[in-house]
Amino acid sequence: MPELPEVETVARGLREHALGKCFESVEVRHPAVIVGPPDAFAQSLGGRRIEAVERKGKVLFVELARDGEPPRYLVVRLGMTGQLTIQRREAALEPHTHVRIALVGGEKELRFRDVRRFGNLRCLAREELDKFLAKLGPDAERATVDEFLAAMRGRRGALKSWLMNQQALAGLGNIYADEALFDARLHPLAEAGRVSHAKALALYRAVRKILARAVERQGTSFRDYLDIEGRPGRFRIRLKVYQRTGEPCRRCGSAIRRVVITGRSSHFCPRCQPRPRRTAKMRGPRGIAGVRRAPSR
DNA sequence: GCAAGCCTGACC
DNA sequence: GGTCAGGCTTGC
Repeated sequence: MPELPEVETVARGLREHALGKCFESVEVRHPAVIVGPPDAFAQSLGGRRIEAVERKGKVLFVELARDGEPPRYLVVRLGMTGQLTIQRREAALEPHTHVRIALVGGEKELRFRDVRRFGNLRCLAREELDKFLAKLGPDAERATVDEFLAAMRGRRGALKSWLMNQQALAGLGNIYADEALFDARLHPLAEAGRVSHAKALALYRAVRKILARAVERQGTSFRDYLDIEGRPGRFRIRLKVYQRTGEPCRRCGSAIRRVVITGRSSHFCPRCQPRPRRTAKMRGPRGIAGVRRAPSR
């Protein structure tokens, strides 16, 4: 499950290994992973040089130049099992390798592999890219306190759902959302727009801290992670709550609990993250966010 | 059957 | 407008 730190790690690897290189030919082996016409995708990438590699939230984008033409952008979303690697062209083709892009003047190629196919690739002009990125909230790693607090203001759902909503704040997935809430000692069901200023601040700091640490560790928190050279990560991130249901809290020893919020499992420590007096659950006739009432009737 | 991220459509 | 259920996909 690549989240911001994993995408950042891939971006850095790509920068290190492919900046300045040119794309030669593009082979789309599974058209479904391309957003838009695959032919146009392949044609607009061929012969372009990698000028820059950037990221916003979990979205990776590569600026591509071709003489006398405006730049175009290869936009990559890894989804949940997506992998972007640079390998020798003759290296054995792993199953679920959907796109191969040969690099000029070498025996290497860029490969996109994705078992679940939740990820995708697209090629956009600058203005299309800007529109695409504008749909995302501020990047979770770069957001200022003010941006963060502003994004939280007035939000009615559970804190957990808010953290995972890419339009509110871009970059967090289930793992780091749970970890940040634990660090800030906030209950996942607390209502986003109603937490105190002090707690919102604590959450901001927790998000920044968790992400910085994970980036430092090269984001190797997820199962399907491979670095740009196709090697599994060398580090493990020590998770405090994620998928530790029933195990003792590393801070207080209480058993970690699991609850489903908006269809996503949330892990938290019932002692360290006490449920606030007013929770999002109390709103509305139907309750909220995955806290389903027993079927009526 | 579950997990994930993200899109669509429904709802208020 | 925001919020949420459902569906997609496939290996465990």
